Amino acid sequence: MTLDEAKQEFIQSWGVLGSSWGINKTMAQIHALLLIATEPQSTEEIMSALHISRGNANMNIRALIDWGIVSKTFKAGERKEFFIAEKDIWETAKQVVIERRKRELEPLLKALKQVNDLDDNTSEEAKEFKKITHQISNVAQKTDAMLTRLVKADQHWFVGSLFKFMK
Amino acid sequence: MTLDEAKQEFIQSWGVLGSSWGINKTMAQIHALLLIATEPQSTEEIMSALHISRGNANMNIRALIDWGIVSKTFKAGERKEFFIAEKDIWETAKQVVIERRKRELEPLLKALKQVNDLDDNTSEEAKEFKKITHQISNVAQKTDAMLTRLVKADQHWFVGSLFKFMK
DNA sequence: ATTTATTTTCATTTTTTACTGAAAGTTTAA
DNA sequence: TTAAACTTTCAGTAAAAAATGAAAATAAAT
Repeated sequence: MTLDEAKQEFIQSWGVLGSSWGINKTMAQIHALLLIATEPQSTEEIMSALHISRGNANMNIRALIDWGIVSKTFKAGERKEFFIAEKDIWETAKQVVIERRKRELEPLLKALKQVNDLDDNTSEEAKEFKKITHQISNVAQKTDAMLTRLVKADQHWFVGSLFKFMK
Repeated sequence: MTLDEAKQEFIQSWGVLGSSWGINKTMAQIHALLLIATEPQSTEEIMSALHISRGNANMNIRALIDWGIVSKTFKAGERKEFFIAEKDIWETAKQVVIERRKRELEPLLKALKQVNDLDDNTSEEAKEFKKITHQISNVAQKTDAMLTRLVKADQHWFVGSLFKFMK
């Protein structure tokens, strides 16, 4: 396998993985491209590498910046923007965890809280309902707490101690 | 808020959450419906509760069964199938972890392995590429190992010890 | 064996999501 | 201050995903 074939393969696989995580394919592919690029890439370069339009490139680059895993840079003498991905995968994973926690766990906890504010507290049905929603709240809160700590933790601590502990 | 409103709200929220995890809205809603149902539900009941067609109901019920978080039952004297969801949320979460690991992590590791089998081992570009893909393999393998243990672990051990440890 | 109840499949339609490209907006430099 | 270089927006279009409904398949009862 040549380097170019390998790069293509990697970009494709990253796109597929992204899709099953609610991240659109192009966004994941741009991320992959920037991960393996040796130089910061311009919008033009991204467009031609992935055969996508300017609008598409722009929107997805912005989204990656919003997620905090890609950033802008400039090159001396050049007027346009160039983009680079955070190359430390642990940092990237952490950032994704932070964002998803904010975007998903928080709204879920809010909805569960609202839903638990019931008039009916006596019927069998209401009891069953509260039992399940409480259980979910419980899991969600504990997951939330775990992620909060995980994200604050040092990467080496995580890979080292946690695994030793879990043996 | 009445019980019916709360149920509706819960089903909707679960649908939204599912969507951002690559699970289609209807599948998540059927799951929600079964989670809070006091009785096993028939296809008919699911169809009318969610205003969906027979085909749609059938396909998504099957998918939930495939994921191992919903199962079939029968009622005495009744000919048709009824469905129930696993009501222990930790069990459900575990099952989802098992399935996603199988469906996503395994293909990713396979793709990464393939991609690392490169002709070029000398160029700067090839080095950069291998560096990133190795890093990703590393994270993926460690995540894989962690999930494997997590899934084998007892729920009480997990919520108890892990959190104490993480303080 | 035939009818009836029930489940599954799948070609078609609908809905949702993603993408394009050109126009509008912005920034920089001469 | 205007023109060139570049970025952003967004209405329209294309592609992908999900849903429908009716027909085919299966299973159970008479």
